[in-house]
Amino acid sequence: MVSDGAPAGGGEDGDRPDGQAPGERLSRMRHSAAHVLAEAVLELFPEAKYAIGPPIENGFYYDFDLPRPLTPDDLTQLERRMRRTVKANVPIEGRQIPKEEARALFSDQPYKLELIDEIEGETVGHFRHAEFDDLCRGGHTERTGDLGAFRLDRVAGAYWRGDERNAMLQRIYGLLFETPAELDAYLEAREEAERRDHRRLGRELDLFHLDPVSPGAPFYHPRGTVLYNALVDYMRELYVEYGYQEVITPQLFAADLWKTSGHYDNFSEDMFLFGEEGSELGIKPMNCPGHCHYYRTRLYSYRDLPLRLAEFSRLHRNERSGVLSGLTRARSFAQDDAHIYCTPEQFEAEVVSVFEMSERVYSDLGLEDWQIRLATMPEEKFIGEPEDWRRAEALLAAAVRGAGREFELAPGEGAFYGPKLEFHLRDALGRSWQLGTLQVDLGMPARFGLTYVAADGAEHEPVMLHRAILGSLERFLAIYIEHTAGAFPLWLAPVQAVVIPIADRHAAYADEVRSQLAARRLRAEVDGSGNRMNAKIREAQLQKVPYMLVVGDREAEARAVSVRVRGGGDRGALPLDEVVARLAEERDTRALAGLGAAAP
RNA sequence: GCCGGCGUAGCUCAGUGGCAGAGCAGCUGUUUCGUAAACAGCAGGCCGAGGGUUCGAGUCCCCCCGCCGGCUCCA
Repeated sequence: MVSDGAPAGGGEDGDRPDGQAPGERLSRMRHSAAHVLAEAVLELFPEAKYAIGPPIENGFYYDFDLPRPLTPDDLTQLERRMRRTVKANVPIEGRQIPKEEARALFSDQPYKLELIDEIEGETVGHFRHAEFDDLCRGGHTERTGDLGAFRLDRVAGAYWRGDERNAMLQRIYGLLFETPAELDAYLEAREEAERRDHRRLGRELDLFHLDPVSPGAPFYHPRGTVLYNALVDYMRELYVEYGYQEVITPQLFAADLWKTSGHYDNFSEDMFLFGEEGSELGIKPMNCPGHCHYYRTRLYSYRDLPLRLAEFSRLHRNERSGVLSGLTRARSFAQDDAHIYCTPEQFEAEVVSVFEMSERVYSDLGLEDWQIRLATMPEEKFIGEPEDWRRAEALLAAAVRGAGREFELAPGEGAFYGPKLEFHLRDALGRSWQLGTLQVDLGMPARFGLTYVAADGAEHEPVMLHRAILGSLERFLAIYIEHTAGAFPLWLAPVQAVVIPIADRHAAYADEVRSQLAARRLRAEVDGSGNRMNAKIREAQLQKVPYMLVVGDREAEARAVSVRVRGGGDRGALPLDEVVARLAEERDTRALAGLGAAAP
């Protein structure tokens, strides 16, 4: 239902059922619904311990410690009880009470007591409706009747306070919108997302599959490999333009290298390490240490910088089993990775150049809606000095502003080696994803002893940047497949045209059409099945092939093809030469839509 | 890793203790067709792996693996 027929990135009405920060009123409704849910749970399980229940995007949740796992039937019954409370429409009353009173009120509620102890000041918020009491800072509707349209959605495990050393609680998620129409729209959008799920389309379009023989590592099928390589080739073209040099460095390094880089101490949980002490090896989870090691193979003048090293090697990270998820979270992946070594004077220009290149890439791919986040020093695992972090963070912030853009702050979310900018893109379904990143490295140049000789004749340490624009190719493909619903622009489509002979006697001409296309490096196939034309067209449509070229008696006679555009219908017969030229042109300009048609 | 759910043909799914099924896809034959599914026939299974209960297990129990949704983490 979410059409990608509109020009990419445009035509949004800004009124999405998801993705937007909930308004104040909506937030109150969601928060109150959480209280009403907790009341229902306590009715059903008087011995339940309740923890916290905030409003969230699309709804609300509440965490409970319960005597048994919840079932779908429980949710139905809880929802029924909630609706009873809505119907009763009782007031929700809030006030401040002394901590002592609160401790008495929640004397058998350990999670609430823990929260009371941590709240500053002498009083805490207390909210009550009917017989239900909660510890709460407020933000509620006046009465329980004003909860809009809601539905209990699912149960999931969640650690108390998000810390895995704590008890695992049961979290009940609910959906809530102001009107039933908005709730329905959200549910419909979710169904559309399921239809577009990259794992499903990966199978349907024969792009890739994930296999238990290597969890988290994709098998790219021939068509998926074409897509993957088309993206890499595209980035390579830009590398020529933007002055990057591609390298290929080893997959496997001695533990010494990981100790030098800091990965051994800060990232080893996520690494595949093996071998005896003294001859221990690690498969690379990132390219940076290899690039730093390469840097040391010669001496650099300031005139040699910036040095921009790119690499598409496959990387491996030993992700915890529970977090793998299709291509968005894989153990084996590749990035459009590069490291830039420059002088402090060149820093800002390099950041701006990365911005320009990113804008170009996202725009070529039809992804126009993106934001920047600045992720700062983590609280625990980091290397270097805090003042260096602050300085680097300020430089990044200044560079963003210098490029005329805004950013959102993400405190404590930096990499262990430095602060980073993250590029977040919104897809056709309104969901936000992190793709690219630009990171300052505060540790590695010193750890590897990297230097260059400056104009003053002395050795200085270069500034090191990490950057990726697509991020991981795997994650990018997942997002892009879902964004386009598999209807890729011609330049990326694994099969760019299917030639459809109407009857067997047209096979020879069909093959000639295919050869003509192939001669211009256009990826075309002939549908030589015994199916009727209608079935061949249906098959090509389902495979999201951009062009269907129908050939029968008339076309063979006139050296023409009848063009059908994916999403655009029958365009009538055109001379073969002209069609070949127009398709090649559409590919070379990386057009997002073809032959004047709306995008698929 | 933790909590919950799920694993039956290539795909989507029926099958709640008694002979493993359907649709689509595949193969063969007939049809040679003008813009989203021609017709007929055939074949297709370690019911995720291992162990147990039972006269008998796809079905019940245990354990492992994988997947899905969360938590946590992250490209």
